Amino acid sequence: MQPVRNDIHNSPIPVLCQSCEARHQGFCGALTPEQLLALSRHTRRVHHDAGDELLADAEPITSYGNVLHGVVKLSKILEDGRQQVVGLQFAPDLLGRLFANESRVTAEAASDVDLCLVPKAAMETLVRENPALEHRVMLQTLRELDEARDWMVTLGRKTAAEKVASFLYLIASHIDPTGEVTTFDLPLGRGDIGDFLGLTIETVSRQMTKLKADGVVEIENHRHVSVPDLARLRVRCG
Amino acid sequence: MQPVRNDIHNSPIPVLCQSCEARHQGFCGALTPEQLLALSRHTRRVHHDAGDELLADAEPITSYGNVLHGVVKLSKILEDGRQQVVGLQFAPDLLGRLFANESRVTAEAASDVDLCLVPKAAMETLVRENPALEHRVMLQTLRELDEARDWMVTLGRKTAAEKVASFLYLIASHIDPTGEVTTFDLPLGRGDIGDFLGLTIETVSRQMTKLKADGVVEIENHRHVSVPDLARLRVRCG
DNA sequence: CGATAGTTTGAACAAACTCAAGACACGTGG
DNA sequence: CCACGTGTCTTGAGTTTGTTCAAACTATCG
Repeated sequence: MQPVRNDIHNSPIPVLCQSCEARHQGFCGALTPEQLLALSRHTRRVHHDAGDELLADAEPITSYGNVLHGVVKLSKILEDGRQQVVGLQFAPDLLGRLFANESRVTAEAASDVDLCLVPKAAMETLVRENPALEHRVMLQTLRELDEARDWMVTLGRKTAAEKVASFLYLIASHIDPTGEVTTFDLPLGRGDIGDFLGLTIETVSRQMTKLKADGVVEIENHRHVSVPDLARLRVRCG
Repeated sequence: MQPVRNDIHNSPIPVLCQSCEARHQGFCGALTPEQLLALSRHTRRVHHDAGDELLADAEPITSYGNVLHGVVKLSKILEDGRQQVVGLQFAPDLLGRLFANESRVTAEAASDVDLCLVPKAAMETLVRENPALEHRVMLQTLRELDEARDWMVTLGRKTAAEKVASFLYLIASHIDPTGEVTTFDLPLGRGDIGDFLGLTIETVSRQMTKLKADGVVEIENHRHVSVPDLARLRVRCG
């Protein structure tokens, strides 16, 4: 029998969690090994393909999801079909609105996504009994609010050129916060980028072409781009 | 000597708080009379005139403020002066970002405003020691996030006419959530409404004129408007 | 190699912006 | 009480930006 690997608390960590990339940064980091073990009996790891709907607007939430891998697109849709992307979630964000009976957004897998699903009731009990956990989620919520407000400036006050530059900058800095990335994959197609920026697909495409012509980005294959000089891109964000 | 009025806990409430309109709905509602008494030794009630700056973007926060009366405008400004209003706060909202060293927005009194100021250190201690309090602030933060995302749809995907209707509807439904208001004061002038909606002052003015011509609103004196039929306004929000 | 979904490009159009002038409300002083 | 000045709002004309509609292109996959 192989010895169970212990962490600093010197207590066993559930096997499934041991190899989990999200365990330290995600909300589970606020849990003791015992709590983690109890929780892990209810969780289940699932995979979704790009395009799968994860949550529907105005529908009850049955499970919360910890994003382990991939990008989740949060959006809202008007009656006549106009769509606005209102947020992107990356690992290790928590998916699903706490303390509400229904989701306030549609959530869709923008890329292939791995989630750690936590049943609604289990999550809510855990949060109620564990202030440190609520604190972690509070920090994520505050960050999301900051991001939403930053994005409101982009939506309300920037030109199409600045919007597209801002989007590329957002993705680039998310992939490598140190600011040294040069090449990466876009998590969204042109249409979704337009829905994020409040632009049409054609305008996004034209601005991408212009950025390429100006040598600010190199476009390998529509989804894959290179930014030789992040500062040059930053300047274009307005 | 007059008997001190007790609440359900049968414990004395600080004199200043007894008459406070924000006490039950605001974050202080999560405190026991003892905690409220301890807190009230550090708080101070202040008045600000319309136009006063309450917090500056990227500046340290020295005090949090509980909005007791009036409307606070939260905005962000680009280097070249373009401004975007990213939120409005009403009583009994908490002003000031928790768990950050600096404000992420500029806060300005949109109308005359009364605040209950809580020193930064006292507030943070209180939050740390009192999960119920953090929970209250969490609920406010989640509501603000929902509002920000709703507003992103307005900014990114609605026409000028729909934007102005949405703004009037927002204010009307905030003043009377039952949906029976017909007449109210706008907390912002045309310029600030434009900065909220991502429009110019001229476009806001033209759309207001059109709404008046269509009989959806009556405009008494620029700041004071009447909405005879809220449903008619609602339809124009897109 | 052809089908398909996603993307790019072009030309005409519409929405909102800019600039400029005029109207209105409100407070101040005659 | 009225004339005046200031700040805010409205209105108009012309321009710009981004959209719409239509067609061509390009990756990718069976």
